Amino acid sequence: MSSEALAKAAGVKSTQLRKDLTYFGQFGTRGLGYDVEQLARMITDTLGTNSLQPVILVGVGNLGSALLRYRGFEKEGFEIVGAFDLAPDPRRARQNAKAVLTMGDLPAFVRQRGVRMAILTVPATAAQEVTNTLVQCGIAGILNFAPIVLQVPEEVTVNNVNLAIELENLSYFIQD
Amino acid sequence: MSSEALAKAAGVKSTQLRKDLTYFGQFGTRGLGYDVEQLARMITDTLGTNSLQPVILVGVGNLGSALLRYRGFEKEGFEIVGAFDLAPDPRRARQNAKAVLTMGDLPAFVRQRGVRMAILTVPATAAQEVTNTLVQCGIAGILNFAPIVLQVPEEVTVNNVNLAIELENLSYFIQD
DNA sequence: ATATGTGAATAGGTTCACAGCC
DNA sequence: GGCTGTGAACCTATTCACATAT
Repeated sequence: MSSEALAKAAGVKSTQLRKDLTYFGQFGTRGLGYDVEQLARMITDTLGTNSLQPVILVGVGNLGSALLRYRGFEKEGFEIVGAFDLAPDPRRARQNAKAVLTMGDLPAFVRQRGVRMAILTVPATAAQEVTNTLVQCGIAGILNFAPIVLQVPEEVTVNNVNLAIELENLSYFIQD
Repeated sequence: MSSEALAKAAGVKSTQLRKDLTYFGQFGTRGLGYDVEQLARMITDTLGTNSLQPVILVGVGNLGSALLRYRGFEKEGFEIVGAFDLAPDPRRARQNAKAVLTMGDLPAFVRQRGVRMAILTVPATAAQEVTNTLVQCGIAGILNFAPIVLQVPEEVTVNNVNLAIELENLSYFIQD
């Protein structure tokens, strides 16, 4: 498949796609294009998603329990292996497939299973404190839904998702 | 409050914050800083979030019903005034505060209430078709959770949110 | 003294143009 | 002939340095 076709599917320009790919090596054949299967393999290798990755979710409130029920992570190679909350709501627990453990169980769980990624859906007021705990337990990547800037050591990566900001963004662009 | 303090809270450099603000005007006083209240007012004015904005949600599956239950939009000035699905699940409807209407009700609803923004949480296979409908009804901004590139006319703005990609992103950066 | 606003310098990212290879 | 890979050109965004205002 040509970079042109791939680019169209991804919504970018073909030159962009080619340049981006070459940062990791040469995967195409001139005059022909890219071998899709080989390309997919190299991408999962690069991203580190070739094996199923365990993830924990912290904060089983509205958004958290929503994400627990969301099955979109699995087909991309992520499994939410544990959910934690300060005070697990037994009604919520029944709705969710996974049991919701208390925060006290978190350190042992993370260390035992070698979990490296966490989805953080606690209230903003608790986010930094929980983050500190996560970092201490060896979590290296945090997908943060709390609307604050988390303070973490350099070796920990934070990815922020703020749904309200996404809407505000839209709101600005749709103004006549 | 100084740009320095604001910048720290936002997780950016102070010069960045100042330059960004001046794209919209001059709001600070030299030697003193910014009047927080006035600044907040000008930002909501600029974003168009000073009045409560109606939003619809289309696709009440796992993620969709999750977002319906999520209360984080409201305090930023957005209200999900309607939810739509091809085949509303009566069990889900009972869980949600809002009634879930069928897709057939969508056009009249949107036109009547002058809704301009939509949250799209339908399966990828249905996303483009639903988008076409939304555009026809006059929706000008779409917050798209489906993992595809939506084709829309120039005057319509699409903001993509892909939670799986966010995790993949993390996965890459946490590799030893 | 202190902090903004901003031109100039720098860095970063995207697109062009085309050489190189199938 | 067709399509990749890539230096060069271009464009955009960030940071610096400092004049300017309180």
